[in-house]
Amino acid sequence: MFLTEDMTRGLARDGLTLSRTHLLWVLHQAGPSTQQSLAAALKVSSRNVTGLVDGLVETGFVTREPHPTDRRATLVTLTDHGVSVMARMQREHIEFANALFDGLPEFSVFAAGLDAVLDRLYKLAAANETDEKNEVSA
Amino acid sequence: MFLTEDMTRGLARDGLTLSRTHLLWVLHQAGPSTQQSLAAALKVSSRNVTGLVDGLVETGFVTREPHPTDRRATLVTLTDHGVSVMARMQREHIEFANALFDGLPEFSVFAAGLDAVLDRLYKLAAANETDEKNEVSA
DNA sequence: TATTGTTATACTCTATAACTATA
DNA sequence: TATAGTTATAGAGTATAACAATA
Repeated sequence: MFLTEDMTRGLARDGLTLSRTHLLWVLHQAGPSTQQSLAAALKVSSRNVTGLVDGLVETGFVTREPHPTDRRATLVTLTDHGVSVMARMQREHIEFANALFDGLPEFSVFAAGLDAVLDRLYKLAAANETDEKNEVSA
Repeated sequence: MFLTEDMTRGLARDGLTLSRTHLLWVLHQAGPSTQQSLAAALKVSSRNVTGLVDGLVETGFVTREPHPTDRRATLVTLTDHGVSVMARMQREHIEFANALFDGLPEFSVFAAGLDAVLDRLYKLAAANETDEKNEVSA
């Protein structure tokens, strides 16, 4: 759709999609969660969460653990891999997100504006990643 | 995904989705276009454009017209309805898009930032639409 | 040969509704 | 009865690959 292009390219590096990343993000903030609470947080149907979690289990980002007191529920939990990817993602984006809104260009239209914001966001993200790589290799 | 919720709600009023609106937007800017050029502008596959145009033809926003000189190609063209919806969309958003970036809050993280920007964008859009309705009924 | 758009196929994200197991 | 998560079904958006018509 509109703006996923650069975004998806970045996430694909980790084998992630936008929706799955959003779920991981919520999980990273909230800790182990039931699918119901994820559905509420993401504002999607519980059926949808089933599918997202299926995908994330397959790709090793989360596991389904039994809920300690409610045998109907499962606790979706980040794996070590999931934790480390989310930690890196947070680290990478915490800096440039603020820079994004310095000296913003003027926007005149809806769609163009949206694209421009996200363009900027992901160009900064890319620049940020490049910097980090340089630091590592330095 | 991430941020389509409020957006989709607004567009659904017109029987549109995000992707179809993006195509209409490009068409509104560029005038009648081949599907190839739309695919390039939207950065999606031509197969995808076929599907988007199919949907927009069904719902009366565009027509497929023969290309005057190349019989392989079609010219996707806005209907009167398509023109009027895009004109209104441009009118409604031209004002608030600038307001969006006055006094922006600080963003600390990637996902939260994205959500917050778009939250703000669509709240302003909603407020804008309410204002217009008030003007009409006044 | 190359290009335009289609059909064939497949995957992700999304939804509602019916169902199972549990509370 | 109500809730958590599943299966069943459906539709939109996306992709690649094979193909037909035309350039």
